[in-house]
Amino acid sequence: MNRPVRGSWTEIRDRIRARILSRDLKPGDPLPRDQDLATDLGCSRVTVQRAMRDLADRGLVLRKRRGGTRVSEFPETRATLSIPILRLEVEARGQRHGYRLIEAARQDSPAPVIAAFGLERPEPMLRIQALHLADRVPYVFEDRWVSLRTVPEIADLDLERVTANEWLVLNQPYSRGELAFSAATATAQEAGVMRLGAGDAVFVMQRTTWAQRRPITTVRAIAGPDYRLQTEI
Amino acid sequence: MNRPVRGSWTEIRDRIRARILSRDLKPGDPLPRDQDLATDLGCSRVTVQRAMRDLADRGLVLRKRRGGTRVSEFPETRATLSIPILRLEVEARGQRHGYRLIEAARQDSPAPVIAAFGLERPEPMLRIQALHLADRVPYVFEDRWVSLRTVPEIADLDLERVTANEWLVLNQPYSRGELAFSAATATAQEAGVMRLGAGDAVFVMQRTTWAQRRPITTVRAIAGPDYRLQTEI
DNA sequence: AAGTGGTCTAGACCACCTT
DNA sequence: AGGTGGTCTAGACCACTTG
Repeated sequence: MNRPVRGSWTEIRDRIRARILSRDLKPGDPLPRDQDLATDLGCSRVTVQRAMRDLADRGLVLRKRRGGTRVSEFPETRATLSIPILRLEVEARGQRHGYRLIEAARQDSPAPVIAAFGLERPEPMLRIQALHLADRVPYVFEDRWVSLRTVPEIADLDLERVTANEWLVLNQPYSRGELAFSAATATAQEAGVMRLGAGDAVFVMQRTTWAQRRPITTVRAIAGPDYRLQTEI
Repeated sequence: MNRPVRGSWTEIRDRIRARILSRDLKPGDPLPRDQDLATDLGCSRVTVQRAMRDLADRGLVLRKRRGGTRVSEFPETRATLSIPILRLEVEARGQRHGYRLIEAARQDSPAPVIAAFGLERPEPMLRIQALHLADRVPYVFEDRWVSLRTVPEIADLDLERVTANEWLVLNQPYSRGELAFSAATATAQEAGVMRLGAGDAVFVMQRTTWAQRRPITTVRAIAGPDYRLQTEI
């Protein structure tokens, strides 16, 4: 058990959080100035500041320069999702990761891809369809488009041996990305590849990344109805 | 444009990040000690520490007490999801939020609820089924169980006027919660309430919260195939 | 205009982990 | 055992925002 040391910023944070959770301090209530808290709690102001920043990061309090600190009116839930590389995710569960390239072909970006990237006209891209397996069972099917302008090296890659995702993560850092989750009905191809029934629901993870303004890749990854994206809050 | 001030921790962070993203520093590479970086960059060690903590929080570098700082081998994507109260989410889009209570009834927790909470035996609970609307269109259907042992006050609430979620958020803080997203096929009831076709895919958000060890609420919220949970990365 | 949070510095000590 | 990151203190100045 890590007992917080007296005067440590985690101890200060936990004390203040306890007062909020116990409703000793109610939503909207102002908190004392950092300096006063520091004096009362017998620590330096920087330590209070450190504790407060943590609480503010979690959305529990609202801080404004002149307005002071207040308990959030509507504490919104913030969850941090860690999205590991699929291979590592599968291996972490003690299963064997498999990867099967289904298709890789040059093709100009169609309308949905143009829209996802916010492009003005079609660009030459590499379309990669691949299946990830966990212990030989279909796990995630990905339909990916990679810009050949931004990442020409992808064309020379042996995509049977290296997954596009891992190569991109290590070799083409992105400056900005969008991530969206939704549900959909499996298309005929998706159902076939994933060995699902026609019309089964699939979990959709759509991810698009850019290097500055230039498109890198957009991928629609499909997991079956058993898939759960989980986190603690 | 907020130009980082010379010597500020954000400037230090951005410089180091740039070296990582440009692959001047490659995955696995060690970084200089904080003290050396501070001397080189002309700032104090605390400032380097502040920048490094930010990079470590984002998973870009790995820090170990004796082992120093290294660029992450597999920079995993971390996304922060903000899950606001549904009413605020709808209103933020300029739509009118509606709420319709479908059913509220006392009932001992059935097996799936016992499992979700990790209970040993059934507990008396209040089951609440309700529909959220955005501009009169079904938006999210929630099927909620609230523990009457932990939150007896919920029984006296006028659930036609106050949504269970908002009341709980403000009046029953949780100490721990689990959040999971998945896809499923709409049940007959869900399809009926949400005005979906039978067999349509729905986006499932399952959330369970505890106060210390005591169960508060578990809710299965259903959104239609148009719903997208989005975030920037 | 003034008060509050945000940050920086320098020095010190602590805690943890690797060698 | 020793070196690295983690944190604390005190004082100072800055930047934002509200009255």
